[in-house]
Amino acid sequence: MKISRSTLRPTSVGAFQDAILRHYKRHGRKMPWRETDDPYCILVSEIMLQQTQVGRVSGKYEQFVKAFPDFEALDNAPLAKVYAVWQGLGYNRRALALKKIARIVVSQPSGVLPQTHDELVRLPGIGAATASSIAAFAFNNPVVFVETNIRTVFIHFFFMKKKKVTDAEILPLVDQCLYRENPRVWYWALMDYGVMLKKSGEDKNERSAHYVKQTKFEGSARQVRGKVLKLLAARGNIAEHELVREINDKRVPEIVDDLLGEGFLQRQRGRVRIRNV
DNA sequence: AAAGCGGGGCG
DNA sequence: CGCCCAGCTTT
Repeated sequence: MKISRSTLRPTSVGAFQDAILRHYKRHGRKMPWRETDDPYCILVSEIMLQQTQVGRVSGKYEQFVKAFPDFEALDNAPLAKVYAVWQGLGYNRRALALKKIARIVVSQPSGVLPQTHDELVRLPGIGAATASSIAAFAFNNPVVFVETNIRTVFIHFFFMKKKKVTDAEILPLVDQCLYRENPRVWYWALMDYGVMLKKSGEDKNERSAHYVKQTKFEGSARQVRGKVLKLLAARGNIAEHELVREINDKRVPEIVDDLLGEGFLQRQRGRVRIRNV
């Protein structure tokens, strides 16, 4: 089914929604965070899913919510323990962000996660896509947003040959097509359809104006950062010169400084460790 | 607008 | 091997 863009007649919207929802009924994926409506669990899943494939998140998610079942538990946990569970997921500042959010939530009188996009997007590590995802999946709000899978679906259906499609062009269509009876299911369905399109090779996101190829990881500073944190998670605390010797990379001192400044690490009598509290 | 940030899994 | 992933933050 193909639909011409710009002028979406109601019949076209209906047909589009039917196609997406029909696919979801037959091929919708099951995920642990789709079985709950606990905002904390949804938050954890959404942070983990940033730039990270579903298949790699499932196990970590289960471990994480078991080890830290709610905001209070996460707030009370040492960062080293949180990072130990996080290890291997990547983008480690997300673990820091979750800790910060836990502190903010338990410090508030309500003690619960805010429900609206505008409040959520002010929290650390939560941008437009994650705020909307939480609003949709935890609170079933009819928010309008784009992420990589949604982008794939709309480019596929509404921008057939066009190149450099911007999100600003996509968003009005997302709004018009939103299945308002059940935003939660609608966005699950859209994402699953996008994954299917990519797997079938029919469409990738190369026609998005926001498409960028990633830089090489091997040999990068990011890789060294990962090694530093991994070593510290395994060994507790290490003298800085020892760290330099073991990792054997010129950039280690500079990277340790960065990690200290970002709040990952702390110094302790000439040694460094993952930060307490 | 562009660059930095992880690391595993897939073809 | 290269490429991608339910993006965010800082410059």
